[in-house]
Amino acid sequence: MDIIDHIAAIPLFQGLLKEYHEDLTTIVVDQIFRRGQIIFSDGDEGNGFYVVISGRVKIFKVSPEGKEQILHFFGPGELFGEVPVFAGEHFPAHAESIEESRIFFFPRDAFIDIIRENPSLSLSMLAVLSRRLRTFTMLIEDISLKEVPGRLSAYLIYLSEHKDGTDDLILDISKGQLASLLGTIPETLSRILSRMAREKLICLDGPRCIQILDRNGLLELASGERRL
Amino acid sequence: MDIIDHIAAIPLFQGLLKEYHEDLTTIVVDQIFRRGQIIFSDGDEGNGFYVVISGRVKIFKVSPEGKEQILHFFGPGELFGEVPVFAGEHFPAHAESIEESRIFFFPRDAFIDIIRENPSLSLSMLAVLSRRLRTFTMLIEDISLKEVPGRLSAYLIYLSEHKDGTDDLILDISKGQLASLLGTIPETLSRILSRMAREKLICLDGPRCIQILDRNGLLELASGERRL
DNA sequence: TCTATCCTTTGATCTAAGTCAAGGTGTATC
DNA sequence: GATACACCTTGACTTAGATCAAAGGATAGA
Repeated sequence: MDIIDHIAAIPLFQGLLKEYHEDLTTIVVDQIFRRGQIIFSDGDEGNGFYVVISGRVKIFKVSPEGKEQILHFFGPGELFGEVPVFAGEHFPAHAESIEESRIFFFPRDAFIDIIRENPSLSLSMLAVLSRRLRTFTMLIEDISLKEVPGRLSAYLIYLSEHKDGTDDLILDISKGQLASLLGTIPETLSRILSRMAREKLICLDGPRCIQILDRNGLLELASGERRL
Repeated sequence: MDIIDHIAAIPLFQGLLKEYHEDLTTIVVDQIFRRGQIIFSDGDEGNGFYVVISGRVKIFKVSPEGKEQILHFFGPGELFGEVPVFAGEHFPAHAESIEESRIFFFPRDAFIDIIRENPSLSLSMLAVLSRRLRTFTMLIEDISLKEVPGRLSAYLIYLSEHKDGTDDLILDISKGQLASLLGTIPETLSRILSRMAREKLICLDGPRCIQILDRNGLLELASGERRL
């Protein structure tokens, strides 16, 4: 598969004329990152943005004591690292490839030129950023206003509705990473999972498998109507 | 002062030709909200965005138990409620006028038409959203990875650098609202303020006045090098 | 000035969740 | 199959911060 095909397959660039896809091939930087490799660090200067072609990337913050808060996971077709492109300054968080990943990098200036000529591209970009704001709003709400069981329930419901489409969930990340996404630590997550299993809300079958037994119960936990 | 002058003074619309300012006057809805009045609620359908002309607005989430997390305060010249314009769906949070405010509302469709013809406007909008993402990233980091004294210190430093420009700070919000912005409650904030005063980091002079005595100490608290 | 209301502070108590430490389980490697 | 290592779980303990309750202050309207 050619570079231009990958570019044409990126949702952000749908609706862009082929000639612009061709322009993009001339500016793109095609990179492979190994598992665990840092793509950029919090505070680095950013002069372009990234798109995941294959693999997976996590965006996160780290406290001085080493606690990690994951902000996003991004997979194929998703972009990241765009904040400094439009707002200037530095990356506001770290990006790490959590598996072997192919990443396209688009340098800022050439991209801005293309956006100037393509209102549809800027509207797509505005949509991407707006969705991200929505996600962040939910994350802040979760961390600040819900307890860990509520956040976990919300995540399980989300998984079953948007990913697996069934009540038998396969976690695509380790429990340690899930803890960090939920703003807690593995020990706490582990305890809450077993409490939820004891209460017959879920059933833990094997390492990364969770079965939802009582979807309503989870919804009540997530909304705060009920406590564990 | 005429509506068009207010529009020309909005930072987002700088760099836009006068004819577009005139177009905007034909679509704008000029509204006054009293102190405490709700502008929109979490979940409402949004078909336009708002700009503060005068007064002040808070954007916030509420938990089922009534605890509030403030996401932003916006003052003159700043826009809010733009997420549904580009991402569709509903407002992700509540907006309330915390003092008598004059607000301009710009309906979605007419605005999108103007953006299509004005790359500079879309770049400005992208910059606004990107800055907002950066703010959210910092808020998530604060709530998730710092303790309350660290968040408070960061806020005081921010105030002294971006608002007052001196070590004698005048809070422009009540302490209760500040607590909610920091993701805590008034009692906790009050205790921490007095502890910081006891440690000679700050001096509390009168209701909304705080004097910074030890800026370095605050910076250490904010970065987590030091604990209260 | 008096009174009602709101905001703030302080104290006593409780609890969710973090820390520390020790095992356990699974998977990959030699 | 045995060794290693990363991941996960469980237990005992600690703690930041929330909750509950009550009392000061400030502010504004009558």
